[in-house]
Amino acid sequence: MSESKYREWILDTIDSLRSRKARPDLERICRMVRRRHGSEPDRTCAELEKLIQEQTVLKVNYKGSISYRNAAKVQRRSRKKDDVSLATAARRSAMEEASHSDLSNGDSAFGAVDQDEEDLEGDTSMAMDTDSNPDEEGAEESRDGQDRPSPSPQREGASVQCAPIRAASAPCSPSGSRPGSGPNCSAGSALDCAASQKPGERPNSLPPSSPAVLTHNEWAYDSAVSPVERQHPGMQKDKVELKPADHSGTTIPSALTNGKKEAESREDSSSLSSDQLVPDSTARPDEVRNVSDGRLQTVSPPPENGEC
DNA sequence: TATTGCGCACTAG
DNA sequence: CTAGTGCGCAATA
Repeated sequence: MSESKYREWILDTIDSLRSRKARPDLERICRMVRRRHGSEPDRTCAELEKLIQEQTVLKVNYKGSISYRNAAKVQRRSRKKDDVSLATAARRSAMEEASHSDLSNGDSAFGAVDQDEEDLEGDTSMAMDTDSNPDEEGAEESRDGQDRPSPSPQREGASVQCAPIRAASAPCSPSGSRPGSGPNCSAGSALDCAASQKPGERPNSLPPSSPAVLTHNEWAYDSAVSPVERQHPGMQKDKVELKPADHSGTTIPSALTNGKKEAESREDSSSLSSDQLVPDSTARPDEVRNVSDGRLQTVSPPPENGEC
C-alpha cells in the first residue's frame, strides 16, 4: 500500500522537477516528497531505490550527475520496438503483480502508464548508457577518496540498503546541503553516497573504454541484477564487509562488467533484460537459481519488508 | 528562507 | 532540424 503511494509520489515528483527544469536528483526528490507528503527522505530514498529496481524509475548519469527519470516517459523516441512485447511480457507480469497487489487502491495513473512502462523497461538499460558521460570520471575524482570507505553498502537492495548506506553517511558530499536534521542527514548521505560511489568505482577499475556501459552497468545492472544477488544479506554480507574493495574493484569490474558488457551490448539491445540475468548468472551460479526464480518477482521478492 | 518558473545553452537523434 | 535535459538566475510564497 505504502509502496504504491510512494511510487506515485516519486513519479509525480520526478515529473514535477522535470517540469521545473530542475534536475530530478535524489536530494530534490526526497525534499519534495517530504515537503508535499511528509514522508521521510530516508524512506523515500528506499522506495526510490526500489522503483529503480523495478525499473519504474530509471537512474541515469547525465553530465556526470545522477538523475532519475520516469520510465514511462524516458526516451521513447529513440527506440520503440514492438518486439518488446516479448521481453516486456515477462517483466510486465511482474510489474502488474506488484502494482496490482499493492495498487488495489486504484492508481489510475499507473494503469495508463503501465502500458508504456512495458516498453521502457526494455529500453531502460539503454537509456542509462545513452546519457552517461565520461564526465563523471572527472567529477568523481574528488569524491573518489571519500566514497571508498563505503564500498558495498551502495545498494544492498532496497531492503537492506537503508542501514548500510546510513552508516556510510559520514562523508556527505558535494551538495552537502543537509540542514542537519537527523533524518535528513541519513537520506542526504545515502543519496550522496549512492551517487558518489558508483562513479567512484568506475574509474578505479575501469578504463575509459566504455564509461557509458559502466555507468549503466553499475546502476542499471546493479539495480536490476545485483540486488538480486546481494539480496542475501547473510551470504554476501561477509564478503562485502570483509573485502569491500575486492568486490567492487575486482569482482564487478573485471568479471561482471566485462561479461555483462558484451552480453548486454547485444542482448540488451534487443531489450532482453531477462537474458541479461543469464550471463550474469554464469558468473554466479549460486545466484542463478534466485534470479531465475525470482526474476518474475524481482519486484516482490526483495524482502523489502518495509523495514526501513 | 525555500520553492518555483523560465531563458538559455547543450547534447543526441 | 527537433526533442529532451539541466544550469543559473529571477520571481514568488
